[in-house]
Order: sequence, then structure tokens, then C-alpha cells
Amino acid sequence: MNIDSKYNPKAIEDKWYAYWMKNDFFSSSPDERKPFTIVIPPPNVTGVLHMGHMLNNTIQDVLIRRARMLGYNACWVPGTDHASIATESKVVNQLREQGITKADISREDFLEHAFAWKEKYGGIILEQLKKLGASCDWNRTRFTMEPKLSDAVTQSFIKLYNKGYVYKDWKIVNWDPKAQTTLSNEEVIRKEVNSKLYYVNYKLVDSDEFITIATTRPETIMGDTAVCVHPEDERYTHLHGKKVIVPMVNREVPVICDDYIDIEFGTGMLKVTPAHDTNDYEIGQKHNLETIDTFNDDGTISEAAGIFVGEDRFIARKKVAALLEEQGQLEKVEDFTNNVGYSERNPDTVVEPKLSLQWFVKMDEMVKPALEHVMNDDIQLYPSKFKKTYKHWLENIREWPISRQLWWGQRIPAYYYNEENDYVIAENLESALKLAIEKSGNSNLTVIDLRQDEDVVDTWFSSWLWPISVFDGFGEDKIDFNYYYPTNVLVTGWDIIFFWVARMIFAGYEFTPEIPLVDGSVRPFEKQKPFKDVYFTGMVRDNQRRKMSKQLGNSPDALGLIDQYGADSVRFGMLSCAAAGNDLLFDESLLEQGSKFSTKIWNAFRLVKGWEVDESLEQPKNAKIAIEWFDSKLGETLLFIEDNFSKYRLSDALMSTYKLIWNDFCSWYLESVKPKYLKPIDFSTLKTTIYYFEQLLKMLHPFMPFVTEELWQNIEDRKDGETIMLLDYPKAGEVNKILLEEFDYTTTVISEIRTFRKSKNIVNKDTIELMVKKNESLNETFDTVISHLTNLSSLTYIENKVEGAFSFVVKSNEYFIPLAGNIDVEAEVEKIKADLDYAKGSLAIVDKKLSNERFVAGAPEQVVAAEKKKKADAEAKIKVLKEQLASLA
RNA sequence: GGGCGAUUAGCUCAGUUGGUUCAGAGCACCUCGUUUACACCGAGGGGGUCGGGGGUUCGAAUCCCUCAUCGCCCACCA
Repeated sequence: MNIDSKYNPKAIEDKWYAYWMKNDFFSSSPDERKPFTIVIPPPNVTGVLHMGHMLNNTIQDVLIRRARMLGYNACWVPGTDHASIATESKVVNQLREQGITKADISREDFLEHAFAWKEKYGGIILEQLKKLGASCDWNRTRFTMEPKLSDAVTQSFIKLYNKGYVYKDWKIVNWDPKAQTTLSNEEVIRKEVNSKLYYVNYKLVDSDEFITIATTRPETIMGDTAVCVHPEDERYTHLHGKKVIVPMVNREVPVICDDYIDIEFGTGMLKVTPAHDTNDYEIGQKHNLETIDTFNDDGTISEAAGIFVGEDRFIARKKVAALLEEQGQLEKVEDFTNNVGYSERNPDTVVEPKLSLQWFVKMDEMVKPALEHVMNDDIQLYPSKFKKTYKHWLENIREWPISRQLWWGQRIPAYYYNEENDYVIAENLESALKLAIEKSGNSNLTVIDLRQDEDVVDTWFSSWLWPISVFDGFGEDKIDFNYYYPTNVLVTGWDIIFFWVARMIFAGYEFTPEIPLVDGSVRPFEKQKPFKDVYFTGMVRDNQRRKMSKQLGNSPDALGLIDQYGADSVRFGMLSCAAAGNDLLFDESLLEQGSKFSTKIWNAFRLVKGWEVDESLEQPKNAKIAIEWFDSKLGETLLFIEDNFSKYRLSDALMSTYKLIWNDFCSWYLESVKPKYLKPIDFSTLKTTIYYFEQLLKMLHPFMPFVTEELWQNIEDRKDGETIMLLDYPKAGEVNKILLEEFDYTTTVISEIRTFRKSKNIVNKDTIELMVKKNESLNETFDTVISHLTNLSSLTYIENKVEGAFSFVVKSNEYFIPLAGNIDVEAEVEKIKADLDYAKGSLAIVDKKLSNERFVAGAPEQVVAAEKKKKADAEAKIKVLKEQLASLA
């Protein structure tokens, strides 16, 4: 047997992935088994694998592989999201490099470019997931903008419109002047910035008096249509009913009163610009003010402003300030900190509140079941602290602006049929025409008269259907949908709880009640939800707790890591620092730990593989008892791991497996059964050891699929088409707790002997004698293990103390190792005294408790009994130690 | 401004209904060791008054109050 002592993942991982694919092990179709379903959070179609994806998909793969081994029909649906705004801006940038702007080309031409881009770069990320070992059913790969999924979007839009949930209205919306589209509140990132508060003087009409108003946005002055004070602000009572002159543009506007005003802020006066601020708009509505939109869509000053036309808003701000200063109307400028909204997709772009005609979805009804079924744990969030966040958001939800002024996405199915922009909502042109004729009464209408709305819907208005639409829930054939839906678990980052998770829950309760079950019966509540559990992963940060970002350059190259360490090690590293819901501090040293672990198992394999078997040999006692013990240890760990999985504590489950393999199996079990150098092993022990090895590989397989497949394939002869990934996951046998305790006792004895050997520089080659004065019961069967692991020449039981021997006490049993030379009496006395002090200390604590009447009366029986046992143990030990001291004196 | 959460060993974190097993794990660190699967290893070891203070209780890392520090989310104060 000549195997390299290091494990090399490179050569192995691609081989086994190809093998799994060739054998179609990942694919799933409905059958009589119970399904276990996960839909991937679809990454952006043009995205590339980053650390977050690796974490996320490793977790999903662990869950799906384990479910598959537990006998479920495991189905993990992959796919990509068209990511409307993100992809469109990438395409726009690409076109710009070719000297083309969106305005130069038609919608059709643009989409052609966009699809070409998608063909070229789309789905790269899915190939990268394969490197990670993801066992997705690739035959089911979906794309949010493919025809069927787009149909689902249209259908859902129509349903909501017919229900009165979707409507079109003028509102102040968040406007991204760079992408030139509306954004939802969730797409606006608020950041605290240092800005200035400008105090501007407004002259009163027919008076020389000036009033001073504080504003952070002087560039909107040209759109002012009123000045507002608090009705009870006595400073300004004299202004009621007066008019003031807007600086620079010299427009006369009224002074109005509204209790919205905060008297304390600034000068207690507000300039009202209804077109450019949500509150101002509301005040404007209330007081019938004129609305003057002084901005163009790209954030420059519009004709309506009269001055600084065409200037960028931030340049205009400076110029306005300068002009006011020049005109003596700038009282002062103060430093000021406020929150400014930035576009999530264009992080350098300040979002502009803008009055605009947009499509909205009413949320108040949809929220109800979604709130109820999360609060009562029909849908369980892990960790559960997100329930509160979720509740808070749902209770304060507002309408959802869904129209986007983009081309890449599903177009809004509204068709205008006259000059007044009256419209119908329909799934296609044909039915739109029918509806339009019906609605208008004009039978002369033709398709040429119909104009479809130019806007597309928010990306999330398609991805909220994902768990339904990937199984064609809106299609004709409901077999897959009814088999796989609801899915079992959603694994995603907590940052998209509102964008996506909550909205999928809305969609589940909104759209699936109308989809009957296979037998035609009505879908019950518990089958409406999109998933049973939601596992929120944390954000991946660097080891200084900073977010991974391109600017900082602290985001490692994901594929580079896989290349360098192997997918198994990367998976190990990601998982071992990933407690659910906690942000994780990524550290490359964890990947090294993963590599070391692979190598450790690899070497255990080399050991077992290298044993020569002698079938005539009887099984030695040390092996026999070690096997009995390991059986219980394995069972105990399996139960623990099962519990970990049930709570999505994957890093704990991995750590338990790690310790079981490294400490229990390698350090204790293998060392206990290992034959002496160059000696053969008996057949029974070898078989059992291989059996345990396989059990361990199976347990580890969901975490580290490649190395486990490689070793499983090689530990015994396998046929083509066999795989570890479809074997049954190990089941816990009976756990013998007493045996486990006895083994712990044994390891304590062994440690004592090892310490002794070390202190006396007695190498393991040289045998030593051990004598035991048994003062309380112990399992003597384990003596063979002690003897095997510490190389004893003899282990004998004695009645009396051995004079002049090295000694130690475990529980109250006394162990002696006779020495040829002199023992260091002083050192022995010191050691015993230390032990004695410790034992006396614990006795004192126990005594104090037991002498407390209220403790004895109040504590549960088993707690008192345990204390009594501790007392007896301590007393026994003290007695023994005292005797030892006496014998040394 | 509203809400949520955290503070346990050098680091990252467990610690479920207060009580055998409660002060733990992994890594890091220190000492010794290349002997026969593995130096990507083995054996052994040190290290925390559980953020501070108060309270409830026979008993508190755990429950309550309070203070401090830190983080996050939401929000239209110009």
C-alpha cells in the first residue's frame, strides 16, 4: 500500500462531480416517497459567485444531501433571476462603451442586446455552483424571465388588478435619476451624511420685513409654492394670511399654517415644495397648493425652475447658495447631519422624491395571513428573533410601487386605447382588444390603437412567485406543483427578508388557494405557504468584522479558494463559522482546518487500508470492548446531530461530526483496536472498523461530499453506478450510557499514565507495571484497552498499598506504578495535597448545600440525590488521599 | 425618533424549561515528542469573579430592574 500521506482534492472533485452528473443522481421527479424541496434563491443571471453564495448554497446542499440520504425525494431547484435594474444597468454600461445610449435604440433592439448579454454571461454562476458540489436538479433550471415564468407574472398582475389590489396613481415616489426609474422604499438605502443647513431670507410682500427659513435643499427653492408655520407659533402669528416672495424667482406665495411643523426645528418655518418632498406634497394637497416640478428625470434643473436650467442638482445647490449670498438673502450656513437616501443599485446616486404616475399594489389585505402564519409558527423562522422584525415591518407596511421605467423585465399588461389613456389589463394584445372594445363601446378599435404600458414590473414582483412558478403553479399541469409545494426550507440572507421572503409568503397565501390539490379538493392553509422553514444566514464579513466589498478588496475570490483548498475545505470553513443568523467572520484559516480534516480522514483510511488480515486470529478483548463503546458513542453523537439539524444548527452538527471522527474514532477507537506494529488484524475487527468508517463517511458526506465519496469508493470494491450519496444515513442504535461513563473513566486512567510517563521520560516502547487497589467498582474489561494504549507489562489488582511507587487516584480507586529508582516523595506529597484540597473544597460546597434545610426541602429530589452522591464520592476520595499522605509521611 | 439584539477564555461562539453533566467547544497559545496512519500529527498544559451594580430565589451565565458599551433594522423632521 503506497498512498501519499496528503489528500489532494484537485484531481478528485471534478471526477466525482462528473460521475454524479453522468448517473443523474441529482434529478428528482414525483414518486411515492415524501418530497424534500428547496428552491434556490435565484442569483442574478449575470452574477458571479461570491462568498455569500458559497455560504448559502453550501447550507442548501448540506440539507438536501442529508434529506436524500434520509430517504426523501430530494429536489433542489436551481435558477437565475433576471434582476431587472441590475442587469439593465450592466447592459447600458456595455452599450455606452460602444458609444450607444438607450435613447439611440428601440426597445426591441435593446432587448436583443440584453438577451445576447444574458446568453453570454448568464448562468456562469450556476456552473460555479457545480464546483462547490451543489447537488441541484439541473434539469429543472429556471429563469425568471423565461416565457412560463413571465406568464405567471402577467397572470398574477391581472388577478391582483381584478381584485382591486393593483392600481395606478400619482404619488411621490423614490426616483433614481441615474437609472431613471422608480424605486420601492426597500431599494433605497438611507445613509447619514454631513450636509449643510442653509438659512434663507424670504421677503414679505408689501413690507421690508424678511423671514428666515432653514433648508437643506436650496436648489428646490424655485419650486416653492408656500411657506408654512405652526398655527400656534406666537412668533409668527403676524404672518398669517400674508404672502412672501420666493427668492431668485420672485414668485409670491402664501404663508400657511399646519401643525405638521416642528416649532423647535430651524426657525420653525418650512418652505413648501410639493413636487420634491413627501411631506410637502401632503401639505400641498391639503392646502391646494400649486405643484411645480423643477427637476428633469435625470436630476437636472428643468425649464419650470426658470433659472439654472439644465444644471445638475448638486451643482445647482452650490450655485443657488452663491446667488443667494450675492443677493444678501443667505443669512447663514450651518453644518448639519441628516439621512439621505441612495439607490441600492446605484449606490452613489441620491434618490430624489418625485411626483409621478405609477402602478402600486395595496398590501394591507395581503399582509394579514402572512403575518398570522408566521406568528403562529406555521412558517418558522430560524433564528426566531426575525419574527419580531418581520412583524414590525408587516404592521407598518405601505403600498408597493411596482412599475419600473426600464426595459429589461416583464412589461406591465396594461393597454391604452385612447388619447385619455384609458386602459384595460389583459394577458395579451388579442384579449386586450376585446376588453377595450367592450369598455369603450368603440367597435372600430383595432390592435393598432392599443399601446402597451412602457414600464416593466419590479424584479421582486416576479421573484415573489418563484416557489410557485418554478413548479408551474400558474400553468396547466399541476402535478409537480402539488408534489413539491410547499417547499421545506428557504435558505437566504436576512438582508432580503422584506424584499423577498415576506413577499413570497404574501404570494403563497394570495395565489395558491385557487390551485386545487391533485384530487380536486380545496387547498388547505398548510399547503398554501411557500415553505415550512426559513433559515436566515448571516452576512459574510472579514475577520475584522467589515463587510466584504470590492472597494476594500477584502472579498476573497470564491473560485480561487475552491481551487486552492478544494470545495470540501471551503464548505467546511464556511459552515464552521456559520451559526444561524449570526454574521460570520470569514477567515481563511478555517479553510486550512478543513484541509487538515480531509487529510486526517485520508490518513485514517490509509491506516485501515494498510492492515493485513489474519482470519485465524480471534478478536482481542481490547478491540471487542472498544467496538462496544464506539457503538454507543456513535449513537450518542447521531442523536445529538439529529437535534442540531432539527434546529438548523449546522455548524454544531459539523463540529460534532468533526470531533467524533477526529477524537473518538481516530484518537481513541482506532488506537484501541490497532494491532501492534507489523501484526495482522483479525477479520471481525477489520470488518467492523470498515463498517464504522463507512458510517462516519456517510455522516460527513452532506458536509464534505467529495472526500467522502472518494474514500467510500476506495475502502471496498464498488461497482460503477454505486455512490455514497444515495446510501441510507446512519441511524442511532441503543446508547449505553454506563459504558460511555466507564470509557471516560478509562481515558482518565490512560491520561494519568501518559502524564506519568512523560514526567519520568519513559518512552512508550518501554513497558511499565500497573497495580490497582480497587475501592469502588470499575469495569475491568477496559483494562485491556488501558494496557494496549499504555504498553503495560502487567495490570494487577492488589489489596494493599504499594510503598515507594508512583501513584494516582481516579474516583476513589488507587493506581500504583512501581519504580526502579526512587520516587520524589516531596513531589508526590505536593500532588496529593493539591488533590486533597480540591476534594475538600467540593465537599465543603456540597455540605453547605445539604445543610441548608430550604435546599433539601425546595430542590427536586434528583438534584438532592445528586448532591448526596457528590458528597459520598468526595468523602471516599478524601479518605483515600489521606491514607496516601499518611503512608508517605 | 421607534424597534430589535448583543456583551461568556487571546479570537469566534455554545450554554434549551434557573439545579447531576455548568463555567464549555473549536481555533490560537505554552511544554514535550519525529514511535510504527497522519508534524496538515501525537501527548500534556495554562487561561474566564459569564460587561458593571442591584434585586427575586434554598440556588442565577440563565429571570427582573438599572447603568455602560457595541451592533443592526425601520422612519418623511425641513
